[in-house]
Amino acid sequence: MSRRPQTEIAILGALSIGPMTGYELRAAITDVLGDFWHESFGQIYPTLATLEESGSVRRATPGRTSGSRFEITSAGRAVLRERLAEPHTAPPPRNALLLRLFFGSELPPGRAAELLRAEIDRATTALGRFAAIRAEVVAEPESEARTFRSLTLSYGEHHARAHLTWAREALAALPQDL
Amino acid sequence: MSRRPQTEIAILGALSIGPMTGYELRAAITDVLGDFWHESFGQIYPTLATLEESGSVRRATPGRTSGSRFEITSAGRAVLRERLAEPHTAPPPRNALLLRLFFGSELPPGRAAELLRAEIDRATTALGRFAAIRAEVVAEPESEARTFRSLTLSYGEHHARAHLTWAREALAALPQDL
DNA sequence: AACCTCATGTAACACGTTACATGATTAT
DNA sequence: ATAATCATGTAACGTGTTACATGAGGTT
Repeated sequence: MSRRPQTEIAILGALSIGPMTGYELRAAITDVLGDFWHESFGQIYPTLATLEESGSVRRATPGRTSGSRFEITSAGRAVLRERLAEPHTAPPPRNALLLRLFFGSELPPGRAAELLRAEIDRATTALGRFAAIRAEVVAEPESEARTFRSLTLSYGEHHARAHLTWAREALAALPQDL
Repeated sequence: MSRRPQTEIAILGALSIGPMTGYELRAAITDVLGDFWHESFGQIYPTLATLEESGSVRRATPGRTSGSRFEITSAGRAVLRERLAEPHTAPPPRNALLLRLFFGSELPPGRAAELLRAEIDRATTALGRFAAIRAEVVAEPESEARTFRSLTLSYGEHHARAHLTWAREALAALPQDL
């Protein structure tokens, strides 16, 4: 066991597109991977330091300390490929929404319906965002990268639609007095 | 901020069904909530101690130290209702599968397809399990508890179906040489 | 001068897993 | 008796968040 932190994969992956500062890295991860991945500054900066020490990344503009972009080295690319090929283990499930709904009888009246309506909103918003991204992706020239980007987007679309359908059905199935 | 740990909700919720030892608690949570919740012994025992101290649970057979079942007190029921009504915050997303697929161009040939086939298996297995549970739920007499159990089961069914469809589509969309 | 955004970092904490140690009960 | 299972607990560690502190650079 004891796998290295996945943050390294996300950072090396992002830097494989182009050099970035820690700050830009976080923005890029939020923008591009935000629907299925997240990193905080508290993870990014220490991890960048580790990766620099191990030679996986280097400063593209070595002089400055503030605002210097990091670029991935060829050793770093090798590490990225290794780490991506490692088996992933899904963390044990902890779905706070379902936990609340399972014990829904203990919820104040109307609360379950409220939770479901919030989910409908969230899913609807997500579907709108996905539609915009889909339009972008369709316009891109065909490439391997586009294939994989489309594939992850498709994941979001399928799950968001399922979520929306579920929440609507569930809301309809709830008796009035709950 | 600084919400109390969700483990308390899961334990109080489980004990609201009936008294259990820590060991039985873990089995019950795994069996009944296992598709969307998880607790380890390392969480259960310390939390039980905390809950006992705060008067939310008490030992049903006070004499013994080993094998004594815990039961929820009326104070504990009040805590459960409060905690269930609290807003839940979804943890930031960290989907290791999608992270790998997004950077799929860096994966060894065939690895992406392998990942997708594994997902198809997982989703298929899950759907089988859900079908068995569905049969049980349908046979139960109508009750509030059944309504909510059905609702969480339905979540699993919708998402597993979506997952399966997605993985099949994605596999079909992958060029042969990836 | 004040302010915003870019930028970097650390310290404290929360949460959870895993591995280990230990003992009681029950079945063979 | 011995093995399996039931049962309880702790210690070490990993991973991640949040809040805070600090400062550079450019804009109004």
